[in-house]
Amino acid sequence: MAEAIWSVGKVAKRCGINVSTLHFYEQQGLIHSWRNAGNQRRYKPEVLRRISVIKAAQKVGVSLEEIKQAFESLPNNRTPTVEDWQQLSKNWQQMLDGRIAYLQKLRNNLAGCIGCGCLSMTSCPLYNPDDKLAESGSGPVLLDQAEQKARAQQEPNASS
Amino acid sequence: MAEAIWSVGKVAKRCGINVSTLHFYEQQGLIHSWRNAGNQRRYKPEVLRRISVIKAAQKVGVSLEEIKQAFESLPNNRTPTVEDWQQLSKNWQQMLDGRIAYLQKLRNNLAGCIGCGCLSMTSCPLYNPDDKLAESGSGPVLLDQAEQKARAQQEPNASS
DNA sequence: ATAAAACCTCAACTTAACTTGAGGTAAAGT
DNA sequence: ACTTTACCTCAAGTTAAGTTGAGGTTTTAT
Repeated sequence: MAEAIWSVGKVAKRCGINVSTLHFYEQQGLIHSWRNAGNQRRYKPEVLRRISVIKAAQKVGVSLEEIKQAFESLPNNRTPTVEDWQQLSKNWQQMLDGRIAYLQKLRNNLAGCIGCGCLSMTSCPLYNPDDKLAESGSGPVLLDQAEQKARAQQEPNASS
Repeated sequence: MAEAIWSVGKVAKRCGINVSTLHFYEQQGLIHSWRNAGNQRRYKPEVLRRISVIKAAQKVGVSLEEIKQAFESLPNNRTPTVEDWQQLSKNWQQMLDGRIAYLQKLRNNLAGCIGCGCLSMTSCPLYNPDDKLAESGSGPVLLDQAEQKARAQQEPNASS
């Protein structure tokens, strides 16, 4: 009943993307198809769901690589079940919650921070995002001890 | 009192970015410097604020181009005042509010949508993101009338 | 007075995510 | 039947945001 077969063109139009993008996604292993007698791509309706997820994810800054990894939790051999998608959904929600929290922190910091006149480089969370906002590694780094000492007397200076 | 002069190396280290990135940002008109007698870049402390803003913005997916435009509200000839930054802050907060709202909508849609078993392509907001989530133009497009009619009887099909 | 560390410019390379184009086949419309 | 539209492959081009490297100058440290 809910069975249907889609061609590239239809999928592309339905999803608002280019045919070439579908080729690309397939090449990247994000979607799958089989071929008809004339070597043209054919898709299960499932592909629409995948593409919807890809597009939604991209809008919030998730890379194709990450999306691909998320999709790897989906079964390859069979059409994903409701439970499969639910699991993926759960993981995504956690990620989204994290991003929402980050945005909210940033928003509030902007209020008190960009907008304020403070130039307190040691305490301002905008100047020291690692402490307050980000949880990702490899952020800003304080100057080394010698320089910190120099700065202690008077803000930093290129010459001694 | 709060006066200091920074070299590229110091700024880079303080901000956790490469010297080459500072060159790049300057080339893109995002930051400014003057040169000392030996042709080396020198910065006002203001640059730290700018870089902090750039990095924070990038984390939430704002492009350098957009950041540059935001910075254009800052004065070129004088060091930005508290009010200048406050204005920028206000604009950013609106943008952030928008993104937060979008993420929340997406989050909630995921709950009811990816995770549900529905394949209702006409009503599901994930399949039709334009209606429900996005406010940006040029999204997905429904198939044209002939095709809609065909789909009405039984889901779409590549062959008649 | 040197040696090492920091800087300079400019061109070319990198990665992600696509897009464009050439040259040719398949399917659909009339 | 035939013409238009949709597809196919494969290679090369594009944009954003940097990074890397070569070849040379300044500063800083000893």
